[in-house]
Formats: sequence, C-alpha cells, structure tokens
Amino acid sequence: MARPRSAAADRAILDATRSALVELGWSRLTMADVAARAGVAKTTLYRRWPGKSEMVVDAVAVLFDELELPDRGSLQADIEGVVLSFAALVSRPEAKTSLMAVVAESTHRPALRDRVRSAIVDRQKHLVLQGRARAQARGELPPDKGDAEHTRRTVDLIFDVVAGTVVHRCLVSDEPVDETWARTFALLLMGGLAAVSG
Amino acid sequence: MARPRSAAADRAILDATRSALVELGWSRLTMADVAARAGVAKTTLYRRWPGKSEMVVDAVAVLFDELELPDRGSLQADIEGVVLSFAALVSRPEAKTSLMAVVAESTHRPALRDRVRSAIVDRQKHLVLQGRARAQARGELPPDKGDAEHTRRTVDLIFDVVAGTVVHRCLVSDEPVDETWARTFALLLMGGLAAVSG
Amino acid sequence: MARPRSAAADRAILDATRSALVELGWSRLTMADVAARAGVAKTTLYRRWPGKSEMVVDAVAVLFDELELPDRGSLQADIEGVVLSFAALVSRPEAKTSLMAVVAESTHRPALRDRVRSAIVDRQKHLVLQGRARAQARGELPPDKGDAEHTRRTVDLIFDVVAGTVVHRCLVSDEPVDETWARTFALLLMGGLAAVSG
Amino acid sequence: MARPRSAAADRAILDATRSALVELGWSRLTMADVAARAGVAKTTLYRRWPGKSEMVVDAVAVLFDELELPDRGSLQADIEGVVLSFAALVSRPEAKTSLMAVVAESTHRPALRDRVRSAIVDRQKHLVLQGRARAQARGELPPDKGDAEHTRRTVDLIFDVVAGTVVHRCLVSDEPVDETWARTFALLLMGGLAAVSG
DNA sequence: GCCTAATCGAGACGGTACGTCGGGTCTTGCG
DNA sequence: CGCAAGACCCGACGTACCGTCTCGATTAGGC
Repeated sequence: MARPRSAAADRAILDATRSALVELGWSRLTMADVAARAGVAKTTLYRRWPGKSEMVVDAVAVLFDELELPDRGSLQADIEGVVLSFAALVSRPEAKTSLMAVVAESTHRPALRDRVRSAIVDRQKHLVLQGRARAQARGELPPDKGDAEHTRRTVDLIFDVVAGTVVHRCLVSDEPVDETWARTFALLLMGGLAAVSG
Repeated sequence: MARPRSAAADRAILDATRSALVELGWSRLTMADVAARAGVAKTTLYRRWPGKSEMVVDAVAVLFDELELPDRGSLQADIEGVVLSFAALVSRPEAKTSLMAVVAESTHRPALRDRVRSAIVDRQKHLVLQGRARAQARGELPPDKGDAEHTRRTVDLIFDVVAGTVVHRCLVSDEPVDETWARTFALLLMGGLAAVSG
Repeated sequence: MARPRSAAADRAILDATRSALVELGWSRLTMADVAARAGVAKTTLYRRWPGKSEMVVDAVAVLFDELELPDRGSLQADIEGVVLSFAALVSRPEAKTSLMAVVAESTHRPALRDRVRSAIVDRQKHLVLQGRARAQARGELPPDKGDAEHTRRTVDLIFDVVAGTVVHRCLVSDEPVDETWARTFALLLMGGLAAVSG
Repeated sequence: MARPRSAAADRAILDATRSALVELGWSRLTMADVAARAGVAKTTLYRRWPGKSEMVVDAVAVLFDELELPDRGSLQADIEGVVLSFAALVSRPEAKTSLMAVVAESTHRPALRDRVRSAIVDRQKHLVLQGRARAQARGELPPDKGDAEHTRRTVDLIFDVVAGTVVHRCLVSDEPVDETWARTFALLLMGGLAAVSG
C-alpha cells in the first residue's frame, strides 16, 4: 500500500552476508555486522528472514545456481566434471563454513530443513537425472524399466553417494579434490552403477 | 607434586555431556548445564577443554569405539553390517545433533579439526583395512600390489564414500538406513571396488 | 533519532540499588541482583554506569539532597542540627555500607573520585556557606574580609572537620551521635571558629 | 608438637602484601598474587589469617608503630606535628588504598572491626592522652577534674576530630596536608579545646 | 639419629560474580 | 508506512578470585 520493500536492500544484505562469511566464518558472523555492512538496520534483516540460518541459506543458495552438467561425451567424463565443480563450490569459503552449520541447525528445525532442501539440495538433484538421461541416450545405461519407485531410490542413492563423498572429502578429510581423485571416484561410481543397474 | 586431576570428574563430565546432548541437542547445550549435571564447577570444564566443541568431540568419540566389523562370511555382508551399525551410531541423538556442528566449527579451527580427526575419524579407518584384509584372505579382492601409496589412496576413498554417503543419507536426506538400502549400497560399493581394483 | 533511554528504568535501577544495599550491604550487592529487582537486563546497567561503584554513588547521592539547614536561631544550634541530621544520613544502612567502600575504591580511580565529589561531597558544601552567611547576618561571625581565597580555605576546613569527624564517629568509632555529643562537638567547633576567624 | 610455623614466611607475606598494595591497590590485590610474591603457597596465607581483610590489616598495622608525639614545646606545636605525621602515614599508598576498604568491610563483620580497632585505631589513641598530659603539665590545659567519664568522652571527641578531619582531607577531599593547613587546623583545635575544657 | 606429625609448595576443586557478546524484539522519529 | 538507529530483555559466554581440598615432599621436635 505504502512504501515497497527495497530490492536493492535484499541484494546488499545477501552480498554482505557472503562477504562476512568469507571474512569471519559462520560462527563469528553477526546479524548486526551484516546489517552494518549492508548499510541497513537489523530490523530490516528480521523483516525478511526468521533468523541467521535462513538468511545464510539464501545467501549461499545462489552459489549453487552456477552448477551445470556440460556434455563431455561420456558418463565417466560427465561424472568427473560435476564432481570437480561441486567440490569447487563446496570448498568456497562462504559455503565451507556455513553448509555444515546450517545442516546441523536444521537437525531440529523442520522449517529450516525444508528451506535447505528446496534452496540447496534439490537444486542439485536434477543434475543426477540429467546425467542419467544423457547416459541412457548414449546407451551407457539401460533405459528405465518403468518402475518409478525403483528409479527414485537409485537416483537418491547416487545423489547421497556423490554429494556425501565429496562433502566428506572436502570438509572432514580436508583433502583436495583434483582430477586424479575425481577420475578414480568416477571409475568407482561407474562400476557401482553397473552393479546396481544390471 | 600437586593434586592430580580427578578422573572421576572426567567421566562425570563426559557422561553429563552425552545426556545433555540427548535431552537438549547441541545448540541448547550449555557449559553451565553440563557442569551442574556432572556436579562440577564450570572452571573444571575449561581446565580440561578449550570450549564446548572440544568437550563434545571427546564425549561423542567414545561412542565410536563400539564400532566393530564382525565376520559375516562375505565382503558384501561385511559392508552391509558396518553400514547398518555406522548408520545406527550416526543416528543416535547424541551424535546426530553434534557431529555436523562440530565439523562446521572445525572449518575455521585447525586444532579442533585435528581433534575430530584423531578422536573420531581415524579411529574408524582400521575397519576399512580390516575388511579389506579379510576379503583378500577370502579371495574376494586381489592381494596388495606392494604400492603402499596406492593402497592408502584407495582406503581413503572407500572411507570417504562409506562415511560420507551414510552421513549424508542420515543427516541431510534424513532417510532411513534399513537393510534394503544397505544391501543396494553395498552392491554399488562391490561394483565400484571391482572397478577400481581391477 | 533512535530510541531514547528509559527514564523509568533509571529510577527503578536506583531504587533497586538502594533496597539491595539495605538488605545485602555493599559487598553482597550484585549487578545481576539489582537488575533482577529493577526488572531490567544487566546490559542496561552497564549501558548507564561503568560499574557497581559508580551506580551506587548515584543511588546514594540522592539521599544527600534532603539535607537542609533550618534556621534554629543561633550558630551553635544550627551546627548541632546539621550534625545530627548528617549523622542520621550517614548511619542509614544504604549509606553506611557503601560510602567507605566507594571512597576506598575511588582512591585509585580518578573518574570515580570526581563522581563522588560532584555527586555527594560538593552537594553539601553550600550548607557551610549558608550557615556562615546566616551567622554573619546575626553578628555571630565577623563579615568577610574580601579575601576569597582565605574564605574558601576556611570553608573547606570547616567542611573537612564536620564531615570527617561525624563520619569517623559513626563508621570507625561506631559510637552514637546523640544530642549530647552534638552539643559538645558544636561547642568545640564554635571555639575553633572564633580562634581561626579572630 | 612437631614443626613450628615459619617466621620468615610471616615476614615475607606481610612485605609482599604491602608491596602488592602499593602496586595494585586494595581491589586488585589477590591472595594468589601475594602468595606468589612471598614465594609461599596460598594455604600458608589461610593458615595464618581468615581472609584478605585481616591479612591486610596486619600488614598495614605495623606502619602505625612509627607514629610518635615528640615534645615540640607547646600544645599547638605538638598538634601540628602529629597531624603532619598522621597525614603522611594515611597518604602512603599502602594505607591509602586499604584503610577505607577495611573499615568498609568491617561495617558488617564485628571480628574484623575488633582487629582494626586493636591493631590500628587504639594504637593512636594513646597519643591524644600523652599530648593531653603533657599540655596539662605545661599548664596549657586545666588538670583532670576526676570525672573519668567526662575525660574519656573528651578524649574520644578529640580523637574523632583529629583522625576524622585528616582522613577526610586526605582521602575524600584529596587536598594536601601541609604546614599551613596543619597550623590552621591546630589553631582551630586549640580554640575548640579551650571551649570544651572551660 | 631415627620416628612422626604438622607445615610446606603446588595447584585442582566448587562456588559466585564479573563484564561482554549475540540473538531477536520494540520504540522513536525521519523521509 | 518503511526504514536506520539503537535501547531493550534474555541467556550464555569465558575469566577471575575466593577459600577449601588433596597431594607428596620437607622439616623440626620428642624419644
């Protein structure tokens, strides 16, 4: 009715959140600090998000929009490519510090879990479907057998394996995800796919 | 020469920490509350651990000591077994609420990361080695080729895949790890192993 | 532009401080307790005062505003009156427990000393001037000789003698200040005044 | 029966207490710190004194042993002399920071009050009696009338006036006690004495 | 010249209060 | 009305001292 919310403010806040994440990390990131960086009052933050976690989810979510699955000619190459770019994403300081924290927080907050899922996790799942379809078109994988439930379960499994392994490698083992590792992991996954799809 | 630290206090504190984790979860767990439950002064906590994260790591770490790899007759069955028991462990409320939080925090604190690794992660790696040796004895896997570096890389990969996938399934996807899922995942892993070992 | 500090909070805090002083005394008075009594957060206390001492000074200072010098017809009677009411003030539990403590603390904190002086000590000095003027009007004391410096020194001396003696009697010697003692002390002071004014 | 307490420790502790008072002041003086300075365990302190206040009283008390009343030939001169030396004593940093603090603390601790009185206050009262006797011998004051009660009251009054005024001047007004001020104050006191003794 | 018991150093311990910090809400005027 | 500013309540933080308590290692006496 009266004054509309400033779209510029939204952008400024999310930018400020990301840069604060880079400089301070999740635990030392402060609502007051983000507000100050964005040249905005704390009230404005709380008018838009229920709290720190939700705001950070939205700030980090946009990073995942750049994930793509370019056609590299073979399933093995496609997997290697997505693993490398996913690992690069997860290793960025903004994401590194906040992803696990938000997931931890979401353990006992269903609303937050939903936001994480819709804003981050599900954004990646279509890549699995896309890669699968492409591999089927190439004849690298057998076509769907019409059992939708079985397909869903397999896709979820692949997703857990890829995302879980890469995140564990990056954040827990803290070892680099380079081409060599990606190739070996893709090889493993190819073998596994053959086993569960046969 | 002076008074030694009370071993009883250590035990009481770690017990209190676990029960507080179960009842309150990571974020509502308070140093003061743990101290009160343990019948101990807050100072005593800080004399032993630099902070909440380190204390919780030590409290949760002991849970992982009960992980075993009973011989179920085949590599496939062994994998299924360890996946199920590892998932059960990760799903326990003490672990569920704290593991991700601690890993998140460890992103910015090398000392904490080292503690997590030595107290939790590395403690489980011997299971991979044990399962591998057993499978080799059974003839399910080819014997070592004497390339220690290659072996280490493979073990690390297997570990990242198993731990990462199970954790992701339990804490991010929030789906149950039942026998069916374990069997499929083990199947996938068997195929993958064959691919990277051949 | 922003929200102004609550005047109600100020009043509530100082009231709470006085009642806590009466019930607990200086050393057992706690910032947290005062905050609770005032229905206010601890932060609000620290936003207004640097610490316990400063807050107590302000809380006790208002007690001294009620000191007056009613005209009793003669200098001797005026002195007796002010001595009695000053002693009564100093003996009140709020003042008794805190005055010395604050002065002790102010020994190595110039800012606190200034606050004590401006909030408590200097507020009473006008009583000496008033009594002196009245006595001069009555012809009991010779008129000013125009030497402002000499006058100031004399007033300060009288003040140190009256305040110091009464405080010492009440808080160190812990003997009652009754009419008999006040009469004798006033007599002494009259003789002294004659000696230094002659 | 067995080992006696170390006299060297006592001395070291009191010395350490005084030097800590000079450097840190009352409020920042710590039992642990005194123990460390004295090369002694905290236990040793508490074996000898009930607490910080009592220990400090004993440490400061010895300073008052050096107070004397040399015969300067006249009551006026004797008063000036004792005022100057008492003021010098009270202004020493060890005494300055601790005297008021201890008195404040003694407000609600009778045992401490007694210790202060016997260790510090009463040590000075004999000076009043001595000066009075000397003045009577010189004929400057009338001899005792045999009314012991009246004498006691007068001595107490003189004591409160002298001690109270000097302490107030030094610690509250924070003005120097020099020869000029001492002469004026002694003059006032002489006049007062004449008035109450007549 | 041993025995034995109190004393000593060191420092861990249970408490209590401190002063600070961050989260999230509420109030005030400006635009 | 939306907003920047910032006061407010709440609750946890990590620190500092207090005075007590265990330790094992000295020391004197008394025998």
